Amino acid sequence: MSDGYHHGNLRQALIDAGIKIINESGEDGLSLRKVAAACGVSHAAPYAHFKDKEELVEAIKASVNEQFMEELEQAAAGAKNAEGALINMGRSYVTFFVRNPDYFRFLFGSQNIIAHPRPDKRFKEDYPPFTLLKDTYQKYLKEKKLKKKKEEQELDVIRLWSSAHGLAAIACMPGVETSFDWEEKKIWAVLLR
Amino acid sequence: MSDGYHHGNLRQALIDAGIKIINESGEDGLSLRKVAAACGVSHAAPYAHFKDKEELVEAIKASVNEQFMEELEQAAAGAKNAEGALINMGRSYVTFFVRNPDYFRFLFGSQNIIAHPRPDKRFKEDYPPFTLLKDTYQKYLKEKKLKKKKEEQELDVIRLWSSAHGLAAIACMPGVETSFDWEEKKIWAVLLR
DNA sequence: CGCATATCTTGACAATGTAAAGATGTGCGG
DNA sequence: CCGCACATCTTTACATTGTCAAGATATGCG
Repeated sequence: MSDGYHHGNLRQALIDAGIKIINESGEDGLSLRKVAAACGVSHAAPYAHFKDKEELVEAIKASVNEQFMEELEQAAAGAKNAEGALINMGRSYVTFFVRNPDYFRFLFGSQNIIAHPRPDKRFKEDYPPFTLLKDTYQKYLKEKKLKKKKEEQELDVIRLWSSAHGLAAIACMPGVETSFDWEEKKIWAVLLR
Repeated sequence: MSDGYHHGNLRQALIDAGIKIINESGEDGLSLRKVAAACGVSHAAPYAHFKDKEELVEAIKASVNEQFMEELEQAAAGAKNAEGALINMGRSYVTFFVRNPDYFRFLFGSQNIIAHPRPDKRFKEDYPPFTLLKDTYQKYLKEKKLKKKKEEQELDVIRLWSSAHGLAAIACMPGVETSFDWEEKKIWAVLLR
């Protein structure tokens, strides 16, 4: 059932091929026709599974986001307490994108930034990594027996997020890796304060 | 000399038209042919001034970067001391991109991030806003009579930059503006700690 | 078995980037 | 003033790409 006219699981194959192409030549190298060709299928075949090129791109983003989310969860799980989880997550946030800078631009570079769950939902309410951060932060507060106002809590979370995200952004910029290498200790030092 | 076959100053006109288009429809709406049409000129005319579409895009980026840099300089100049300059710059960094989110994606979203001075040069050595930040930070150290190791200084600068940049990135994400509005007080609170 | 449907192919079209060849104006040396 | 080199612009052409429509092919269900 997987040969000849019908592919078997073309949808996933297209997503995988898309990821491969992005890893090799960045998002610019990504075209519907190339993805189709990489799956040995005609140029219009993707339209049986995706309404748009955009819909394919969003599916690829979702896949990359899952991979990203897994690393974050693993980082959080590998800590002894909530504070350690926060630190680990921050480090993972940066190292994940340092390892594949194209992913950073792919996920955060275009218009509709994160379409993982639903594009119509707000980023801060619906983006799983952000939810994980908020939950971990809450555990951290309990752990340290800290009482803070809602507003202050939100600022804290934004602070954590933006420092990790900003650091990842800088680390992903071309021509940065040589003059400042992002080994773990330095990342840790920047994030921690 | 400005009518008929020769345009007068087509190069600048193309850049301006490009900026206008980006403001209206984002970078996706930007095509060489549209830019040319907006200047009332044939679709191949730009090739007399730019080798590539990319070269035009880089010129547009340079122009936007100049605008950005001006605002940062103004923000720094409007402070009484270096510490105030740092705070003002951080606030301006965010508000500039909050005012035009398309610029953020345009400047930092694509592959060759910042080609303002020369793409072959390193970001941290050659990007004017970064230089301004480093200088202001040095003044701040003198002002406060602080002595720090080179390494620690570099970390501080990265910290300042990445927190502002990360905050701008989050603020520019679609669907964020409603649930958390980036009025000056909040930006200030996030950046300052 | 036969049919509705999902899946895929083929062919076409418009938009785009780009190159080549030629037209047109500008300015400079004579 | 003339003519010529050069910059600028147009026209034409072509490859790539996203998208659509029409048709072919397989799959599963009654």
